[in-house]
Amino acid sequence: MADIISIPRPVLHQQVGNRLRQLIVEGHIAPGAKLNERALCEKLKISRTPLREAIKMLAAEGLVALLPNRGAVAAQLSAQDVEHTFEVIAGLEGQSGELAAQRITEPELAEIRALHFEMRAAHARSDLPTYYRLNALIHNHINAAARNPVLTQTYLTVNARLQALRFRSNFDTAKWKRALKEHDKMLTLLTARDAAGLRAMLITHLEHKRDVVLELMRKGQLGDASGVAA
Amino acid sequence: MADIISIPRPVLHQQVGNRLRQLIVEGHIAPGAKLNERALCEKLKISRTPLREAIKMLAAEGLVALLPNRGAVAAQLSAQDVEHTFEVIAGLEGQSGELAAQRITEPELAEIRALHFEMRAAHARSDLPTYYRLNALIHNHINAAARNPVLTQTYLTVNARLQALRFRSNFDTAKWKRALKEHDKMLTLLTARDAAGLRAMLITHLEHKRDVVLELMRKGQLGDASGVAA
DNA sequence: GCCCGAAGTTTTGCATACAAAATTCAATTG
DNA sequence: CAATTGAATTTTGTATGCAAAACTTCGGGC
Repeated sequence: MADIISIPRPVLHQQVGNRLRQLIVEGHIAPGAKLNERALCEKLKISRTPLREAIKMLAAEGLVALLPNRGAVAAQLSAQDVEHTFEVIAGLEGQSGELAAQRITEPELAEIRALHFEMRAAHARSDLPTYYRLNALIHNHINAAARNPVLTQTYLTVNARLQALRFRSNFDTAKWKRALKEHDKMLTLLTARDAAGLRAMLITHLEHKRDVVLELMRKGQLGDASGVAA
Repeated sequence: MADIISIPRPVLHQQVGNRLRQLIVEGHIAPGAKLNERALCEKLKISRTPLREAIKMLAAEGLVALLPNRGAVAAQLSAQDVEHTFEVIAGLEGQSGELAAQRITEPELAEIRALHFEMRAAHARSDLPTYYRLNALIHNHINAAARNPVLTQTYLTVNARLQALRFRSNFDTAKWKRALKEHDKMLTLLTARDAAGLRAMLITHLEHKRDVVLELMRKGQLGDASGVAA
């Protein structure tokens, strides 16, 4: 009988998939950029077989687009794609919040509260990278509190497409403050276990985030410096 | 310049992926069944490379599970998995309905109404396969009316996992009637463009469907004869 | 000068070959 | 007879080879 407990070193195509996903999400492979198999093979020191298998996985996740007989490119979202994707994410996060308000435990809530104040600190210092990181962590913690792995997985997959959108420019100050206020409200609603309220707040929050992203897209401010606010 | 208009014959790994997806969703490959590469290669008359690429895509879709160094098996959902998946589907369909009520056109609504009465006819004849087919078509049409390709894609991917659950047994008559009544109500709400109402109705509908599926699972009535009601 | 086209190169898609891990199965031992 | 172990077999994972499609480059014709 095989040892179920054993910790199998992840196979190559998995490792390659994770690495490629990271490269795309972090913007080291720009949206629309071609994935040249030979070049990536040399870079990752592997043969084409596991690379191609990894690319197929990312294609199923919507992170890369396959062009028949012409290889693969990192997905590039049009303004409409961004609107559609945010619409879905808003639904998923709204549901997360609704369920989290019903299912969250006190320790989980305490951790989110702690992260919230860390995030406020980062904001006070205008430390954008830390702010982004904590922001994403808070959203992920809310999602986790919903206690639905399928929801979490779906959320992460769809959200990864948006994370590939990264910005050179800083936040508009007024909008940053608005996002902070929304997070304050979210914490209040979560503490009060107000499921419907948190759902509505998260959807509004995501709509505002969408508007920020679309505005930056229009201005051509897309880049690869730091994360997109959540 | 390459002809963008050209209709490229789908490449092999795509065809194989579609075929495999069909085999799993239609139950010809049972949940939990091992995907033997050699056997599938012979069956599909291809080499292992495109087969393995297709399997990796289905894994990313959640239709198969990869066991490191031990190949792949068709996904098998536990009762909890089914609950989690229905919870997500309910959210996605609820959102579909909400958006569809806001965005549907008269011709689209007319087509759904037509399908609805065809489905009632199938019910009157106790023609279960036709009923299932029309039921799924109606849900897909509502989804399409939401005019969000990302939502549609997400819905189809998650829903495929549930479609692999197929039942030998017929419906409980009372529950079948209840589902019909719910569909009547859905049509009324859609006609009235009652977004919130349709959302709530779809979620209830999905909860009932979930209960039916869970009950059949408990009874061990899972099989491969016909579709699961939507 | 610009467009078109053909030869050469590159890149992708698929098949096959080889290596490593897992499974099978039979012989052996307690 | 059950359990175990280890060799044989099967199966998976990775690398490489080959053919077809796409891209590039360069030359000729209008």
